[in-house]
Amino acid sequence: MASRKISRTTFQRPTGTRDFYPLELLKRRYITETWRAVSIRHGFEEIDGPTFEHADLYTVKSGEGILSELFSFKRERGDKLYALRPEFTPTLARMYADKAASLPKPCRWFSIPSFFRAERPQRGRLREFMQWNCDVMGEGRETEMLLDPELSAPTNPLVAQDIGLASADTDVIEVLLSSLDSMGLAPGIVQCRLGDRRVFDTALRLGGHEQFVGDARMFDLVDKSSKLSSDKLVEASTAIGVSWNQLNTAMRQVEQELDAIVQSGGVVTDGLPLLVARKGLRELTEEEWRALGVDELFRLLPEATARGLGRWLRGDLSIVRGLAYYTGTVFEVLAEGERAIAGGGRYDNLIELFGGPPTPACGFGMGDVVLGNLLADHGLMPGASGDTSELMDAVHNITTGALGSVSLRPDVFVVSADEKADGDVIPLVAQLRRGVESDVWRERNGKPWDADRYVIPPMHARPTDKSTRKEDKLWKDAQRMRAKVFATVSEGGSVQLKNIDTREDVAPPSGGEWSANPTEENFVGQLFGCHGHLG
RNA sequence: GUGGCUGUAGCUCAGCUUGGUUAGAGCACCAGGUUGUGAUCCUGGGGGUCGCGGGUUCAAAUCCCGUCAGUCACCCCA
Repeated sequence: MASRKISRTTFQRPTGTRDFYPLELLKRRYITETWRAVSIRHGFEEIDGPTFEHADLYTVKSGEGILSELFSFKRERGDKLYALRPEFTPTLARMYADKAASLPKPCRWFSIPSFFRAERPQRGRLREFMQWNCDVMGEGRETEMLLDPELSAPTNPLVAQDIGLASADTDVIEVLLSSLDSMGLAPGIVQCRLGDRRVFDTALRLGGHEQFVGDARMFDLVDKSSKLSSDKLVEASTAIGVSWNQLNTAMRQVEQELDAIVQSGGVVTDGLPLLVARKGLRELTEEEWRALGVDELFRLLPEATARGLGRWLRGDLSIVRGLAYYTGTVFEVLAEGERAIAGGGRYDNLIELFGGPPTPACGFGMGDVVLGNLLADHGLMPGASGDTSELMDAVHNITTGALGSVSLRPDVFVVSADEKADGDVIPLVAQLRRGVESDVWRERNGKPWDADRYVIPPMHARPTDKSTRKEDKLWKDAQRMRAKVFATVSEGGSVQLKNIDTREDVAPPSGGEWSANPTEENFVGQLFGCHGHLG
């Protein structure tokens, strides 16, 4: 018998990619299912697009230079150049622009696809990774409110905090921080640094660098500043002709004002006027006042604080983001020793750039690689010690709703009874989305995925985006969302609940009135799971 | 594209400086024994072209050159 040589070819996993065996996939799902559950509870709808696009879609925004960082390819005998998607924003903008006229405004979309970048892999950066994107596009009422001169009047820049309206920026930051909370990333581990390109421009003016306002090189310099040594920083600054000391001092001054807002729990009476007085900018027209760019940040911070997010937030004007397309609010989630975990901001011109109508928009992206590293380093990844049942239970608890509603239909739709209760809607919605953690779990120092974490699990709660007070229109809005329960909150915290399908009142199990106060027995959140027809 | 480190059993690694028996350990796996759980414990066993190619040498896992892969950092960062 002739000897036969078996030629065996071995194939290797491409550089920068990962194989997901059952255990690894489960860990990935712990992250992605948490993202999905949190997105749903905050009223975002999931979308997806093609894995590859025409390469033009990416070069139109960033120039031809980006091609070297794309995996691009052509069909056999074809001319068109395609590219695996390196990010979602162009696809999102394209999809939104295509259907803009028929889409509800605002439009809240999230996606959890994988992306591809032809870079050299290193810690926290691979060639294929997953990224969670959340975006709010085309705020309807919000835009009108901004145009209302009373809201940005110099005499009271904080008036918006009393209105209690949802703003797109706050919605986006809320869903972002809520995901960190879900995974146990407390403010001691991660921080959300908040900046604003227009406020940064203000700092430039205060620092005597007026000529650099809007200069992309400044964004680049400041974006890198935290990574460079002081010598190199001075060198880089001098290269474009600015004094780093002067600029830095101006930024810190503005930041102090921002910190004051956060630390005072959202009530600030004199922060901005003080700043203005100090710099002799008191004589401002309304137009100039708005150009300072502080009104948005000054509204956002108290709003976020009212939703229980203040402990993560910190104003930091050196957050400007490297990308050209941001126009206002910008933010990054940072942790010790890691590259940015998430980043995003407002991009009001981008939809238009992709052929849509002028559309205000705000969003962020969070990758699974850096997040996974961070969770593992802090003992916050289930199954890390090899305990597979822990991992299985964790994923099960998330996907079945034991750790919070994953109902695509809103569990509850919240409106105010009258003007006096307007300010109570958003905090209640935020509280319902956050849930109430149990004392046993807290005392035990339990893990984020433990089944007994919540006495009141987080719910899918939504406010209205409409400005109307007409009850029939609000009911229609609730029905359009396919919400289950209609909640009307009155001044003082009493709440009335109605089943939207039957229009019948829903009474608390132990009688009396529902309450917006999470410490009370009849807290609205109790309805979750205790009524079969609602769960 | 540039630089540092790493590559030895299925996994985690020791051995390399200073070349020299048959290349080792733990875990995992297989068999037998003990045993009132398929746990524990005891005994034995299988398993390695030392990433690949070339060079130096009587002799290379070890020294030299090349190459591939991984990883970290730089560049870049949507």
